[in-house]
Amino acid sequence: MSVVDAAAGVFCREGYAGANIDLIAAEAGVSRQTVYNHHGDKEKLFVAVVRDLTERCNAGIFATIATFPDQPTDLEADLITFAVRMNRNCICSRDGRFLRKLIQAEGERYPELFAEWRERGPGRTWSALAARFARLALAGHLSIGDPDVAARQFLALVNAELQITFMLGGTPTEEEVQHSASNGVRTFLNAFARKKQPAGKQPVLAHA
Amino acid sequence: MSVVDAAAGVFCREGYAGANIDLIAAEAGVSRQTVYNHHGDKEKLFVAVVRDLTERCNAGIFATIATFPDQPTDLEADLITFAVRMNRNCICSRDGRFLRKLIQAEGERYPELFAEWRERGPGRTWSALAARFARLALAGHLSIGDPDVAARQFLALVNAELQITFMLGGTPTEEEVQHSASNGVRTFLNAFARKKQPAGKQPVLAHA
DNA sequence: ACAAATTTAGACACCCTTGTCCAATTCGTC
DNA sequence: GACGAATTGGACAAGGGTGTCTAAATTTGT
Repeated sequence: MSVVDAAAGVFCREGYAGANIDLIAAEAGVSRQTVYNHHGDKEKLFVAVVRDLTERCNAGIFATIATFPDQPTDLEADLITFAVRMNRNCICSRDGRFLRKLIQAEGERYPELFAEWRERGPGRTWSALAARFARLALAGHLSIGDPDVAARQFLALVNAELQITFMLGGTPTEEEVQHSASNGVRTFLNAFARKKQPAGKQPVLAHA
Repeated sequence: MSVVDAAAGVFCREGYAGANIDLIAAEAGVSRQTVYNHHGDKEKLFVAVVRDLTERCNAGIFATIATFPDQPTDLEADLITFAVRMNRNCICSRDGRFLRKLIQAEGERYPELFAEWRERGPGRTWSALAARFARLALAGHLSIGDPDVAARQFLALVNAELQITFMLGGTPTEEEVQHSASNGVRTFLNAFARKKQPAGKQPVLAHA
């Protein structure tokens, strides 16, 4: 296990102040001196950990967004699959949980570092997801007012049942992830699936 | 400012390990010895802080739930008002933000303490809210399958736009709270408002 | 006003952590 | 096998934090 990986675990478990370089070195299987040789000091190591987690998480999130069902066969099933993949691979993963906890615990102490995360992570994620939902709406599968709002609400809904587990640092079971995603997507589609409207008000849809 | 109030602030800002008794004493305006006289040691003080926050937050949440619109005149407007009150008074309040952060940061270190919080807080909150939604459904205002799921999704939706701000420890503006609540309630009602057709899965219109 | 209880400031021992230095050892590569 | 680079363990100083103690000052109750 690399030094930054071990450091990520210890920083998460103990907090920045409580993290102990000797323990990080021990968990990484190297001597303390090697930690200092590689990363300078505790603060630089912490920054390296956050950057590493941010980069890996973002990569995973964008890889997952690339699997968004642009041409769904069964919209509900496809969205559930997508939501489960997002939750399992990005939100519940080791990296995802660690990054979230570090941001919550130490975000205020490193404004520039976490501003960078915010803009490159959630900022782009939401935009990308909103674009996919907008496309689904344009293709006539959904009826969406503001795609950005819909994207945020989609993520909020499919995570609704996992909040408490996340709060306490736990990892939801596969069943919980499935359950939360299914319930979330069902409600999402109840809200945003194209509705039958009064005959005169039926919007004209582009056939593309 | 009391010792526990000062301690809550310092524990939140600095984390448990980073919190410094001298600083807590200074912020509370007492001597360090008085802190030790009152609370024994750092760990006991921390437990006292969490218990205090939990109790006050729970009281606030139940007081707010008591204002749930059981006989709505304008369901959308009434639910938005309720959601704003919940967010402003319980979720965004000093106590709410502090308790959330302490749970996230130190929850794993004190399992029994936070198990207690979980059962007395979110556990009862969700039940109480679910009961209110069930009553609204019975009165014909909503079409709800599982009231527990609806309650969790309601809370998730009205908070959807505030997540990032919470992550970084910030306090949303009144406008942001209003905006998030309005969007969340609109989607919630789109999903759960009583439909003409019998409750059930709505067919997704595939525009072939 | 007086006595008891509380609070205070300061000093103190003890422990832990960070970060540096260095000599010995191991590793990688030719 | 040999040589340079990296790693290791251990010692070390400096700093900071916890928790205790004590004598003086202050508040409180009567």
